[in-house]
Amino acid sequence: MGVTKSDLFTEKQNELAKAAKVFAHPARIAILEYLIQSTTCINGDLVQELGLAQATISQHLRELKEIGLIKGSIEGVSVCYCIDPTKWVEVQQQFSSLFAGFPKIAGKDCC
Amino acid sequence: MGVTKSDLFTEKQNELAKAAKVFAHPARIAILEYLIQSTTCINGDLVQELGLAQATISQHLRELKEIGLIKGSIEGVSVCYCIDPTKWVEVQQQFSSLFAGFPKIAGKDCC
DNA sequence: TATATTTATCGTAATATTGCAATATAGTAT
DNA sequence: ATACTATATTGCAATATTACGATAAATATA
Repeated sequence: MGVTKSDLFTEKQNELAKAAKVFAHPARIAILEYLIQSTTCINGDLVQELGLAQATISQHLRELKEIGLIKGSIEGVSVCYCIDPTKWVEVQQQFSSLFAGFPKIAGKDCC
Repeated sequence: MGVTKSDLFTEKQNELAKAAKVFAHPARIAILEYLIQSTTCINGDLVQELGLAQATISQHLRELKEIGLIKGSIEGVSVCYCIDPTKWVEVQQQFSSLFAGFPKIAGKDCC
């Protein structure tokens, strides 16, 4: 069938899964890391940085933009992309709330 | 083509993407949350908890097991699953290291 | 031994993702 | 207007993921 049964899960579960999906490709990780390390907002010379075709980069940027992790503004002929701090923190907290749920008590190994 | 060009990216980027992929499905989030909240290790009455078929649950469990986030030990006729604390913390740090990379300086909005 | 019970695996269908060439769109400059 | 540059979109092929029925494997119980 190939279609996720979203109605079986909570809103939070579906949202976290959707956020995780954006991180589930090394190109998008690389794009985010590039945006982090470059102080100025950066456009599609990601094509140079990563070895992917322009169309492919554009597609990854759209996925990042669709979930709201990055935003872009037209800067002359090119587009300036950057991380959206608000969404960034929001997603960060979604993840850390999941991770924090497991209390790593020493020797609590059950199997 | 549909195949990820892993060789274009760093080992760390590929690893984080692979970890994220495991979180990129609400059923696996739900399984992890169930394992977190249940103090005792739990087997496949996840079939009851989630509304998915037994074969589907088993498949999700395998993906979680393959990356090392959970481990299972045979307990009579059933299998006892639980979170692997070591891997859990490892993945947690992989994520938080990415998130921490972006310094949310007030008003640093560039676009 | 025969019979449940529990979990894993196989096979398959439906859908999603990845990647790119080709093309479209939009701004800039000549 | 024409040419150039940067980015987005479309269409398509290759591959991956999701889900489940059917079946296998392993253990317990009568």
